Amino acid sequence: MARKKVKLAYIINHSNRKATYKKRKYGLLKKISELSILCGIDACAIIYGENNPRAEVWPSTIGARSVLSKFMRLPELERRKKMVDLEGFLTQSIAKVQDSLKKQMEENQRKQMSYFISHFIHTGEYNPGNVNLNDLNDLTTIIDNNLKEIEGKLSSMEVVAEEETGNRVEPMHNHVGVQERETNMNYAMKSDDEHLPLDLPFDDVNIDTNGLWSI
Amino acid sequence: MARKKVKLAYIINHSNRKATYKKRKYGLLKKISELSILCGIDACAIIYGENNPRAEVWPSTIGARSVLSKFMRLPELERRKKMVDLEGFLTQSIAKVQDSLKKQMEENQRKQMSYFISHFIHTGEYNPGNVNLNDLNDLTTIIDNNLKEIEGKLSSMEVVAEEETGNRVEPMHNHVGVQERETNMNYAMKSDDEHLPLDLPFDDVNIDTNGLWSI
DNA sequence: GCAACTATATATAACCA
DNA sequence: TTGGTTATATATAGTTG
Repeated sequence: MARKKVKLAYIINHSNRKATYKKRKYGLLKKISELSILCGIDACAIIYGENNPRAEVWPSTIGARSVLSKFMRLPELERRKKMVDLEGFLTQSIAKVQDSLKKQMEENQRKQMSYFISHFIHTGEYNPGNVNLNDLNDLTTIIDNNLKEIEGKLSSMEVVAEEETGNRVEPMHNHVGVQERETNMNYAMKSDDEHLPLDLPFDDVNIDTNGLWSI
Repeated sequence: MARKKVKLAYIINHSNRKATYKKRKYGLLKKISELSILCGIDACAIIYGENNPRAEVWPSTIGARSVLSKFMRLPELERRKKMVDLEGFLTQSIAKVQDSLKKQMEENQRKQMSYFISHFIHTGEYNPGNVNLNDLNDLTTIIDNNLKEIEGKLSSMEVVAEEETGNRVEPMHNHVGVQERETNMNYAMKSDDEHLPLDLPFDDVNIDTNGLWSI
């Protein structure tokens, strides 16, 4: 702000709003980059401007996705009674962490898959009630990817139909239990300390949380 | 910066770095909130400080996840030749958009599931090769959720084992094709315009993209 | 380690070409 | 609209309890 202390409220005038947006977006990115560099922390920015349904991503889509993957996993960690040892999470090389996540994910997926298959085979119906759809929005991309892959594989693969199968699929009772333990295996206990939300609002900032947010 | 023009480089001294981090984090959040309010855009911040493996999230985990879900879907949209109509994407009520995403997701999942089931039934093996594991890191949370749900359902459900099943599951060839079309059905064509990465670096900022980033 | 306090560096609202 | 310029509001490095 300069020349006048602007009052913190939605700028009605379209031109002004756009101009301000542009200037401040630049300023914000600069600040973020400075913070990243000065303090050596990982950072990315995702900005949905007006009339721009596609977000602007910085420093790159790849970088942002890496960071966000880490975040998307957070709520679950919280739910698991904050058992993660952050020290390790941050200091281990990312590759290592991702590797272990990958392994765990494979395991989880295998088990989930087994259950669905079992359920499908036994009842003959696909039951989406088992899936929490609210948490699955971000799955869309992934599933689309998979469909692409599947499409590719199918075109180079003969699926031989068989009328029956002798395969027996076990229900998941103990698998789930085991999974529970394995999931936390690599982590040390960590005591609680609150961390969200940050202490807001600022001095004269009155935040309207109506609606979503981005950056 | 004040009292001295600080040189833009990692602050070696631990105390200084932490102090700077704290001050600047506050400043950054303030800036973000201002931008949100002044320009009416959705915004969230996710910050991984040093020694803090659990991100600080603003304005809330829920808000951030909503925003990020939108983002996580982006790369796919790009891949789909930028066919999204952003106007609609932003102006439609979030609920509406999420609803359609949800429907699409259900459909995708159903089809993917069908393929896996088919493959499993015919070959008797779970083939993780169909899944792109790099893109699936963010799945972990979701899968864990599902396992929780499954666990719950199982404890109140009797799975009756059957030795055989007459169910025939068709492979997915045309389903995939159909899905492809349906996915884009609700979107208008949109011409290209570049949007990432943003024009960086700033004047004297020399960004080291080695490693990941966050905020 | 932390808050408060400056002195300065930066960001940016209003203006204008 | 887009891009400078300038006057002012803010952010913050360094310093002090």
